[in-house]
Amino acid sequence: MHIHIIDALSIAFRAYYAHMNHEFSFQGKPTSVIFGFLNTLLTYIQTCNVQHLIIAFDSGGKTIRHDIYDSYKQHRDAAPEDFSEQIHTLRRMLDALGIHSLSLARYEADDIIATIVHHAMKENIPCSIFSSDKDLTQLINSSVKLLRPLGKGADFEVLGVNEVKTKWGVEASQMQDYLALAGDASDNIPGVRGIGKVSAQKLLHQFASLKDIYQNIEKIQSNSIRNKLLQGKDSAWLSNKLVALYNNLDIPFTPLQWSLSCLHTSKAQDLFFEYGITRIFSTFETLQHSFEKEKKNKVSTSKVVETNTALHRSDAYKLIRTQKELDKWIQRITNNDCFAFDTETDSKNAMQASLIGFSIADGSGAACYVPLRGPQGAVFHTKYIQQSLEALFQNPHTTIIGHNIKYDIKVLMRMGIRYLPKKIFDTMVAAWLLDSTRHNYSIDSAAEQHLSYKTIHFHDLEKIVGKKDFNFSEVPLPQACQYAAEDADITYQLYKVFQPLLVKKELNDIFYNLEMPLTLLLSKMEYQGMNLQTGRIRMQSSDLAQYLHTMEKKIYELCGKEFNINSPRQLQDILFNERKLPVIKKTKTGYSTDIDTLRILATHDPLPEHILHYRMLSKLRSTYLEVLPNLIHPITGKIHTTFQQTVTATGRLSSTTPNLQNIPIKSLEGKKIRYAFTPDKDWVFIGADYSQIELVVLAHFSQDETLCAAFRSGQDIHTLTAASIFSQPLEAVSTEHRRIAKAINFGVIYGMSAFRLANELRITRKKAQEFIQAYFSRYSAVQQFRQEIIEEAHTNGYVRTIKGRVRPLPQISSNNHQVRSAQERIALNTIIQGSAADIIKQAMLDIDHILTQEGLQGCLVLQVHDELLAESPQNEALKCKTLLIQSMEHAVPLSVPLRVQASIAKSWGDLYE
DNA sequence: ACTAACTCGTAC
DNA sequence: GACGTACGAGTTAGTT
Repeated sequence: MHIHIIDALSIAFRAYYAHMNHEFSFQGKPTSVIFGFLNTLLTYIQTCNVQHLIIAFDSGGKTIRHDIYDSYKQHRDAAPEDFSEQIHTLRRMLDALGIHSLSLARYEADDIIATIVHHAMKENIPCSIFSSDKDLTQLINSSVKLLRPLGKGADFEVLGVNEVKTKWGVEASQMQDYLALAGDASDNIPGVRGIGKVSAQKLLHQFASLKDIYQNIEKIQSNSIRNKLLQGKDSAWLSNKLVALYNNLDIPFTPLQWSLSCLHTSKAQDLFFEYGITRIFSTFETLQHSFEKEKKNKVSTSKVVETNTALHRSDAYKLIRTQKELDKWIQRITNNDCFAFDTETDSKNAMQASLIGFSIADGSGAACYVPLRGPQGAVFHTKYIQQSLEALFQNPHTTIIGHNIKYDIKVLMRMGIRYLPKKIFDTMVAAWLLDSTRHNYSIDSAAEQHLSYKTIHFHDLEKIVGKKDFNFSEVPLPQACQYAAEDADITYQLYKVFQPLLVKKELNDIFYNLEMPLTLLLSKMEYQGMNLQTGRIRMQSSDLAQYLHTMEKKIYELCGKEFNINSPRQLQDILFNERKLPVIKKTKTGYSTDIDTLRILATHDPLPEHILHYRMLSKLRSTYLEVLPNLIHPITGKIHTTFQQTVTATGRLSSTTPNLQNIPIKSLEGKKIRYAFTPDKDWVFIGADYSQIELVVLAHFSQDETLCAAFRSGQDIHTLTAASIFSQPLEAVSTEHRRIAKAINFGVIYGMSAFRLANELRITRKKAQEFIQAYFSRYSAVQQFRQEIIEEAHTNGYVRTIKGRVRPLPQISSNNHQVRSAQERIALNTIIQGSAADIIKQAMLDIDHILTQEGLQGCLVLQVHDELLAESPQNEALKCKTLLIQSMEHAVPLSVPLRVQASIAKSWGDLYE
């Protein structure tokens, strides 16, 4: 690796002055700096074959050097306004491109550069600095070069150790003292009065440093120079201080992230076009493509190298082969207050996986792998492993660190391990909590992001085993140890990084008191599962298959030919070419045939109605009826969903295999599926759901009098909204008005636009705008709250929910109106949706806690955002129901009453009767 | 044969 | 030009 660091303002100023007398603007906005900088940047990247790039910016405003010397750089005029403006835009462009840049308040770009160089040298990574600033020469050494732009063209001058010596006659390491003596007019460094280049050079030839000079000042022969030095002593030391660079700034050193292979031009396109910078943009595009090609070509060769480098660490990872060795490790671990733990299994599905080995890391840098079986068969007796695992988890005060530890816990539960982790630290959840807007929280990507470390990927083991679908027990033990122990080791290291980060970002409370206990609870809920009456499902599916078949025939008959009804493309042809129906809206690739479109077309033609009906039933069959029976666990006979705790950006849970959070309820046919979900024999379901939790949260935050009063009255919220926006008494509200009010209430939660509301209600946009205005004039505090949130989002760059959960809004300051308003809507919605998620999560913990405390057998089985489903023996059901209501209503204190409705039934579907 | 993008529809 | 958050099925076009 070779890191290239660019001193942004040094390059930008050159561009500014170069084009000062030229007209350089687009639609009235000056662009000379942006254009010039990017142009230089591109040439630089291409001629120097730059792979890893970081751009350093001055923070602007007073710096730490002004504290030392108040006339520091005083002679320089303040940066002209059009310059600063362009720098701002430039930085946004770089961000959008995925080119990393850094700045730090009260420090200059030079200090950032010095810090990066400092880190890089520790890791033996060579650097090049691109800047015209002379101060930076002091950083030059055998692995650090300074590249200075020359003249008008794209030429650079490369300054290494030798070049500095010939040019200034001193060692690069002496440049700081050289400038302290000779001064630097361009930076207003005073130096020593009367000492210039020549004397400075002579002095530093004779003496090693400034300190050396003053300690041995009597050795200076020339009286005049000695006097000048004595007279200017203070000035010399001041200059020395001013020229000195700070190399210990608190900035991230993550060179892997600075790779240009992560360029993403698509995000930047709008911004570039906004400033008319099209030619440079297309050059970036070609650059991106070439990087992508290179990446692909590299994969096969580089992976081998990475694997090998990782294998060099083998001394730290211990393969455990005997009981004696394992006992020793357990002994040593049980005295720790925490350790990292990871399982190796034969399946991604925790409910089917069987344990093949496990690894432990205790933080000393050492880690071990305990194989239950390997290519040569069993290594340990299962009975002994069982005991060992129980010994590991016996102490309830030990924190078990894991990456996606819910998986490991479920495997342990299925093994019948009697002691399970009680205190946990899940590094995957921590990574998500710290930045919920990413999409990949795998241990591999976390290691790269937070530790700049490339792990052995599971995929890499294919080469070692020699086939694609292998069982982990087929991996030779030494390599299995490398892979497995590394995961535990990395997990521990991530813990070390995340622990202080959680404190710093004020996420400690939500992490330790909400998310971590929840991880344990979710393990239990998933393990518990739900019964599914497959007979009913299969019956419904086959009935539906038959019905769908007759519908198909009917549709073919109507169209005069057969086609694939499931293909939107083919349907488009029928509707818009053959039947000449009007196009309602377009998609990326053609004309839309979605539900709204078909409903409109149904007024012109009989076909769309049939398609609508067909689609609904076909959806039910393919997505639910044909899938659910296959997900029954062969041993438990139940459906075990997996809750994803680290997916949503708002803090909600999600659910997969199957997704039990989108089982139909609206249509009669769909609802039938819910009847097939049943509790165990002699047990019942208790369902409890919040009424309008999101609007309650909005009332709580906005303190809108009308809205709060509505919830205190306990009346139907949509009817009340209708009454206030249409200025009617409650009794006079028509169903039509209530429908409109309901749409507006939803709209508020999502940050509605008139356009969308008009679409939703099939009214003109003008009419929709009137409704919105009517709403906000009645609920003025809601509007004010929305405004406050947007301001908060702009100043912080993120928003927080009621429990302090963070949602970053990296694009909130975008100049692109669409991007910015999207972020503003997200800001509002996240506070509402995310706070609701916080509340129900807290309720779940409270419920689980009390159930255990009271010795009740009931347990939670499902969460659907604002609804909880519990299972209980019949005779405890009423107690359980009260418990659910109480805990849910009082999970988090709000200034507005939060109501819960609950019922008991023999199936999920029956709860809504 | 496998993948990724797209469209569509289900839930809250 | 899309009011928020998800998951997943099926089709189609592109790559191996």
